[in-house]
Amino acid sequence: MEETRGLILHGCKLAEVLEENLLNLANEPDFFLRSCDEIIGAFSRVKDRLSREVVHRQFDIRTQEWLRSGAGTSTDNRAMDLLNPQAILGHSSSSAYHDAYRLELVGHQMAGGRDVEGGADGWRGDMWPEIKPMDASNPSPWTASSKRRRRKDEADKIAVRVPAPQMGNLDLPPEDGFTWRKYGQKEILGYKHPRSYYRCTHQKFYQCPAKKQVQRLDEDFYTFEVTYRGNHMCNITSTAPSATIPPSVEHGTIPQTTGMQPPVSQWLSIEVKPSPVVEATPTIFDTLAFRYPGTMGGARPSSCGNLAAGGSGSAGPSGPRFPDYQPVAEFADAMFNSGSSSNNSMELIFSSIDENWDTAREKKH
DNA sequence: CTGATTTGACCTAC
DNA sequence: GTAGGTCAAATCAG
Repeated sequence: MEETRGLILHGCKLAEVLEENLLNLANEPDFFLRSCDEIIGAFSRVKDRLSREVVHRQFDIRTQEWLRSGAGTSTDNRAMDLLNPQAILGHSSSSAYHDAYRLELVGHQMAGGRDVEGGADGWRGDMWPEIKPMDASNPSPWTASSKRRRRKDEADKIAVRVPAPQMGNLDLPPEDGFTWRKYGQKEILGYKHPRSYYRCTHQKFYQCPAKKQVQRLDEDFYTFEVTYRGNHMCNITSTAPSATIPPSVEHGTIPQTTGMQPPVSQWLSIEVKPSPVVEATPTIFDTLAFRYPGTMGGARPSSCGNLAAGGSGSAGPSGPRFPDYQPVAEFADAMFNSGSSSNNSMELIFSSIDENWDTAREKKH
């Protein structure tokens, strides 16, 4: 928070300087342009930080409330799985998105009979995901107003509303920290806008079953309804992967870092155990920190999906598999400085890990 | 050249 | 039979 205050003061000072030199406006337009950029930049960063804090606090409160409510029974495993990480959306780096980590889980029928209720028509931007008992009279909230068809596998769906970009490519689906490949688009009866179908880019390589559908709302052109199906079995996100709540977030404060912070999606992707006690599940980063003390610099990003977070002996390519000689610092550096939305960097990271892993295995044999 | 997107055809649940 | 979901060939973009 001190840093945020500092940024605000810095922005104010820049504005003062600008004001003092206002008479020279005609003579030095470049100077004013640069000053305006700096001021905008400073306040944008302030806005980002404050947005993050609001989200972190709300998220923390909601999570704790949810756990306290006794929802943490075994039948709710999937509820929490579903909160992780797809429901907790990231966003593009555009500050328009920072306005709104506004989510709503609008309908999911849990195996245990619980539902994430939707107010398909009553969504407000300040709402936070709520988990409520399923209402049998309204089995599929997002289709509540019509007699739309309902498939068997709708039980595995979870829908989230996210703000659509308001400039640039308006058709671009909201970024959520994962990489998706579009495999279809279809006009849907009763909707003005077509529905786009995406699957995880790594579906083939990791047999990742995650899919999502993106539908622009009829009543609000600038809102997408994103429906997720299936959990990620891969370990790759477009940002850093995600899994656990950083300790500072767990205690209701913002993770304080110096310089640029990672995208919020990194921190908000959580894994909460269904038991009343919230226990941290070891991630690959915990493993690394244990094996290479000091190398992770205390940063604790999370891993993608719940499978990856289960660092204890998870099979397949997503488990912890860092050979002893792994240049962890390099890896971490690549991970945290890889930009917010390029999937290429992550591909590079993981392909490099794969290569090293293979090399290490060959050496052992 | 490779990987992503588009789009008509096909499959499947209802 | 209808509509939602997926496939896959053609096309596009980097």
